[in-house]
Amino acid sequence: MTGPTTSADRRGKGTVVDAIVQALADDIISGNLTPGTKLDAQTMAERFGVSRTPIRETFGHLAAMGLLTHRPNRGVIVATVSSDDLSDLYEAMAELEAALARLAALRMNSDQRQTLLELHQDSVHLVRDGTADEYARYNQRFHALIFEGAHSSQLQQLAEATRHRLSPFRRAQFRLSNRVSKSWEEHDAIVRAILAGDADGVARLMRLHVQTVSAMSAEFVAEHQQATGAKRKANT
Amino acid sequence: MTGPTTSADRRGKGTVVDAIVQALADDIISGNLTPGTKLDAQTMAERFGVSRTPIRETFGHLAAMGLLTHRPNRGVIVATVSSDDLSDLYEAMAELEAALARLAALRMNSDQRQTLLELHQDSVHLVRDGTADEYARYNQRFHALIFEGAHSSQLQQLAEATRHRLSPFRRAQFRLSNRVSKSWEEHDAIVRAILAGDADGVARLMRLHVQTVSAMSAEFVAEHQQATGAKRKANT
DNA sequence: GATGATTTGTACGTATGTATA
DNA sequence: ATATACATACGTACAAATCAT
Repeated sequence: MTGPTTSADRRGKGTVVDAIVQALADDIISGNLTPGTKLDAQTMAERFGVSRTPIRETFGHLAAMGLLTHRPNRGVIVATVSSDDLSDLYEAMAELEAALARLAALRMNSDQRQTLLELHQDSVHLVRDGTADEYARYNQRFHALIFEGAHSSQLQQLAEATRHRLSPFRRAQFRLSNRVSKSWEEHDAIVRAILAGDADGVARLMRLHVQTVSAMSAEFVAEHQQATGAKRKANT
Repeated sequence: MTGPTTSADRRGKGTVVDAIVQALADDIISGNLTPGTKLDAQTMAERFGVSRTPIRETFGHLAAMGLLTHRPNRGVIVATVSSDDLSDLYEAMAELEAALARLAALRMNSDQRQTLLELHQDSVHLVRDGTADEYARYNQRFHALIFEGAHSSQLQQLAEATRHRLSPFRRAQFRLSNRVSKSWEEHDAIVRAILAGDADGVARLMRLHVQTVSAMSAEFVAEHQQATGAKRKANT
């Protein structure tokens, strides 16, 4: 009996592939899977109790997200992000966010300005009393509001994709010394510029803000280099 | 025997999926497949002499590239680019090119500046004597040189991907009235600003340049709507 | 290097869900 | 509202490429 009935309980929910994409993305982003590790479909299939077909599809999605690198006929490996790649990605992020902030200064409606201001002001207590996670959540919303305020969905999509790729590296920066209070001050200047409609000013401020994050990330990665293992030149 | 002989000639190259992705992307970009056309895996499988599995994967890649739209349980269709989407894409293009031009003004080395200047000056005769195709080729190289001069590979990749998506719409704009001479003048100002190292100035000029192209494209598309659009009823 | 083992890539079948007649 | 047709999602089978010996 080739019973394709598949023992997998069909949990009336979303697809198996999506669930595995999430799980593997988490593993990679959390650093649980170090860059360069080879993933083979067979093992993953067993680990998740499915066949190789959905695993292959999963690999495709993750490769499209830049988390895996696909080598024809040779399987996939966890993508290696060199420190050059990293600063390059941050530079793209800085320019994208600067462009979005500029547009936001020109286009945000009054509701959006109000919401941004409230979010930012309400967060002031996090600087002293909040956890790194709480601040990270506020930070996420802050940038998301600006993205939306730009009313430029293509640019927004590019920025979100880039932000997503960087998330593993941005993760822990708020644990650094007094990064939180500096970050909040930078946000403060950005909010003021947006409310004042100062398009060029806010672009400059946002670019600097992201560059600062980039430097913090690089510092953090350098400190934790032995853990990530990407210290060697690797390929390219 | 169900003849798994796989008639497909294995052209010692990469994977079948990659080849089909290329082929279909070309068909879509060249306008050979009109937006809204439904593609079903079965037919494509027959057309390319493969089974549905690689076709499925191909659809996934093309959807990720924005060339196909995936409607849950209703198959995929060639992505329809509404005129809103179009101006959105152009806006993203404008911001990306502006950012790259800004960086190019700051970072181009003297060889690159020299090459850009020569290309641009040598092209002056195309304004009066060249064909639209010749000018388009020069135009392509002009922008490519600026991309390279920015030394920012991630941003460059994003810009190239966006440029690629827009290519079907940018295609014929140089046939419009005196678009060529206006375009050349805009390029001229851009070259001067880059050579002068005027980062903010060139960003502004480039943004305006792409916005102009956007307006031309919209005009052209509006004029030719009957040709690209409803000529074939297709299946909807 | 050749050869067998491992693993990727592709073919194809079928159960289940979703839309449409 | 029911039936039919179709798309999706996943399984298994086998061919071809890579790798380890």
